[in-house]
Amino acid sequence: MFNFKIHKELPNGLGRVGTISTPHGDIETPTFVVVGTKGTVKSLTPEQIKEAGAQIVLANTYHLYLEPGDEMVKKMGGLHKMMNWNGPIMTDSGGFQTFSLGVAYKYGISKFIAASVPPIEMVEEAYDKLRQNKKAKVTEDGVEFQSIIDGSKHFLSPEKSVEIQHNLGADIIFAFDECTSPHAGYEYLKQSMERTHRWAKRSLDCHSRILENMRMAGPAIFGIVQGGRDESLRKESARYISSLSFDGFGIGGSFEKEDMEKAVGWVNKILPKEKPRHLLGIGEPSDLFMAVEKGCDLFDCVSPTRIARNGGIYTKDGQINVTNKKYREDLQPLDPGCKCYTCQNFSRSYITHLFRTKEILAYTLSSIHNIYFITNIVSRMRETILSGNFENYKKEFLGRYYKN
RNA sequence: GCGCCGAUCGGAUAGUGGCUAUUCCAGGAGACUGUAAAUCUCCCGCCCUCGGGCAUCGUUGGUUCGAGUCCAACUCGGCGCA
Repeated sequence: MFNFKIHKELPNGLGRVGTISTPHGDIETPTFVVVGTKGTVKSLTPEQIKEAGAQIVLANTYHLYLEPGDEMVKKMGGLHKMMNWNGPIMTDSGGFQTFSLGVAYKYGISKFIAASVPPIEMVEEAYDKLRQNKKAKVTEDGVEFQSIIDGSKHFLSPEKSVEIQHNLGADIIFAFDECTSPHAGYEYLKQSMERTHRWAKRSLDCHSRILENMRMAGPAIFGIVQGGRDESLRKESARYISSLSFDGFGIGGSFEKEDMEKAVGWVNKILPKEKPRHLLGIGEPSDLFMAVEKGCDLFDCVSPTRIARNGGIYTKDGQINVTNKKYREDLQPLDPGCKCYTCQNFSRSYITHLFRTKEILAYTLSSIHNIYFITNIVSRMRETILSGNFENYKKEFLGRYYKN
């Protein structure tokens, strides 16, 4: 049922165009996966998501386990039925919350860091201190979570995560991993990566056991490569995770902003060509060209939708903030020339008014535009890889987008 | 006309003798990468070489080492009585 077919490759040997087949339809790759953490892409109906160009949605194990609960999702007929989204769905394992509710919690640490910031060796004592007042604590067996909703205690292991994901009913699920902080030093990265490898095996074994007891086809499972900013660890992780019989791969963890390209390259040269690769949590326009060129087939990111809800709008001439004063009397669409629903029908002036008056429609219209913008870039990449014009398109787009 | 009450930054507020005048909204800008996110941060009297400097609680005077805070008069507003 799950299948990946490559149609054409970039001359550099890494980038490619393909089709992933899932029980809920085909995914033409490369493609951008829109994020719907709690079983909804915030402010959008499934029809709007589809019309904006998204082929597939990513939901989250941790959030849906807490509310409404995976059993409840199952009772509602699974994610697809619950959300009324008939296309493919993938679920993240909760591995990102290991980081966002762990060391990152309260410090607003993102998965990117400037290359100039040196890694901090995690001395046991320092690390223990960093773990205080956190909502996620990592142990060998799994992760102790304190609910972000009501403070209740929960334990997520690789097995538990996979079971929850089977209950949720996505087409593609992820192995449970630890997303490491960009501040982590070699020693911690190594320990964490090795544990993530053990978790990958446990996730896969659990997944296989569940599949054996099922009559019908189950979801595909992707293993996640970690290793952080370290070349040797990234390569080691790519080799190990490739050695397991996953259906595809995720590339996770944190990166040096300036050098993400290198890290993705190290990994994708090792991952088996014939299986799909998902770059987790990446989605700014420049990142997308890099990811596709370096051989990623899928990538998800909260950026287009979160930024949209805060007034950030992608345009061919770079990102603007539509709530800025200068747009109050601007009668142009968000991005002149854009073919999305929002740009076909509304002005910057109206949308800045919607934001200023905190009208819900502001979030919807902005999200529609940003998703359209991103999915459109990626489908153009697909077209230009097929026609042999990828390099030209990349130069043209990035030249204009980052002109200022 | 008499009496009572009130006047604090664009709006609303806190502040009854002490050092830097509070908070919310509005306004200006920034951040956001597997969603703790319709969130968060900064600025919001004037000047600045970004260290700071100078103002300021209706007005004027007074008491006091020290006043947004106490006193008096005045101005404006609200309420009541004529």
